[in-house]
Amino acid sequence: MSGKHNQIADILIQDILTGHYHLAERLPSERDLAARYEASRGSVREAMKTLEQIGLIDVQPGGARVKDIDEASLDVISHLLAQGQVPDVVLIDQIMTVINKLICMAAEESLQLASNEELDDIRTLVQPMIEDNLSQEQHTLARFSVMKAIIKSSRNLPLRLISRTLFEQIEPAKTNLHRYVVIDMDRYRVLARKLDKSLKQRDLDLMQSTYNKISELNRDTMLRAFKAARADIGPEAIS
Amino acid sequence: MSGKHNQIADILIQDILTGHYHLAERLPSERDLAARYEASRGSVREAMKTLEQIGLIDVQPGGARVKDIDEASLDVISHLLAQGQVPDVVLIDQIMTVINKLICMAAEESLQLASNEELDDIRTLVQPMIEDNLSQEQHTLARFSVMKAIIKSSRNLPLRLISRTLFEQIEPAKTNLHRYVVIDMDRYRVLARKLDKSLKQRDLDLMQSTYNKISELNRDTMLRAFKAARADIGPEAIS
DNA sequence: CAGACCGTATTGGTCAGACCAAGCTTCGTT
DNA sequence: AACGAAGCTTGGTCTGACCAATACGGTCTG
Repeated sequence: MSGKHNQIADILIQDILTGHYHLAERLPSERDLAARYEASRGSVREAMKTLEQIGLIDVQPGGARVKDIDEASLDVISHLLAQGQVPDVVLIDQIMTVINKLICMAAEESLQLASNEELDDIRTLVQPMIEDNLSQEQHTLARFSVMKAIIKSSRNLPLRLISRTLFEQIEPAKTNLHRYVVIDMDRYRVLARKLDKSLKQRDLDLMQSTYNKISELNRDTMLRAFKAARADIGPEAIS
Repeated sequence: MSGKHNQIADILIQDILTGHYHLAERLPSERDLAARYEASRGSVREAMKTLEQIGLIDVQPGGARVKDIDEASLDVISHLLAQGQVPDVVLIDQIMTVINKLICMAAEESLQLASNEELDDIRTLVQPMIEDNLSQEQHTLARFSVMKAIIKSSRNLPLRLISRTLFEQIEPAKTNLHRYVVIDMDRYRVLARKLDKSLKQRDLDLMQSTYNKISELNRDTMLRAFKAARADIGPEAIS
């Protein structure tokens, strides 16, 4: 991310997340930070505004104080994942778990309300995973396209916003791990067929059970990628 | 919300949400806005930063442009609900639907992993709804306390963050509607007993089915409150 | 010695005016 | 009509200043 206030914000975010400043501690004054990072107070103020809206700090006349991470916005997650050389497996797993449930919610709604055209659009996205011989990259892209399409077909605005935000949070970590991922296309193919069938017949039970299985498979794939990454880079523990 | 930049931000947010500026349209320049609202450019810049992080606008050298609401952050919701005299029923309903699913997720995890103390803490919060004769206000407070406690007992950080944010979004609308709410304590009492039992016996199925029923009841209560509010204030259609 | 009180230094909030580089407009050229 | 260059507008950053709210240290009091 370019721009001076973005750089400053990134530094401060990482400092807070790594515990450099601890809970309820006062950050240095805007003037001090400006001097330290050779920036104007205005730029520092913009950075502070960013931290404030991510929910990491609370800024009042008198000083800015570090908040509990449980009071933060969803946007912290990408920064949490950006720590260390390898992203946090547990956190990514949690995100995928939530996304899976949200997909099931969206599916429940879409299979009842969506038009045939909408469902056909999703089926079109599923097809490549059944018929084509995709590269790993293409396959990953295809899987995410399907998930996003299902979410997007929902009329539930909060659901769409949450899901989109979550996808954005994993994006950087995903590309980081990409080279370690090994995909079992055949197992995915079987599930893709079921998914297609459930879309065609508007079979909710089949769709949800299929997506739970896909979710399991995704999880396996990810865990193996993490193991590979750890083995490659070195066994660092990320608390 | 006090503070000049907050006021400016609120005005601009409402202007965008009500369609005063439409998609991809350029907002007036920071200098123009500063003149219009009798503020310095710095204050306007801070307001713009807010809008940018809510995801309503995209600001680049050349101008700030309105983005699609589907690209916004979860925080738009409170502003969406703040439009008009009566909040949007559909939207609140969608939020409650999502929260319900998230609670079921959290429950699934907690009943397996949480300590007896944690579960007992939640049961303590449920008790008043069974035994005590609560006022409407107290009852509402109690219901939300239980929901928040279940969520908080989850080890899933994204889930906690999402839920907390959602609760924050409804908060203002909740207090607005408060005077129109009529609560059927007896029906809640029955469900509260089942909830307590499910917590005591770590019975996931019972807990989830109970919470689905509670969710239904919440929904009924809310819909009636809306009807009352509409009848009271007048039949305005909010698109 | 502990705790309440008060004044001063510090901090964020706002303002004004200035410069630069990246977009946007407009107009002239081909 | 299509294209390109000049000029203008816009956001990004900087400097330096003033105000009001807060924090902090010292003082006074019990």
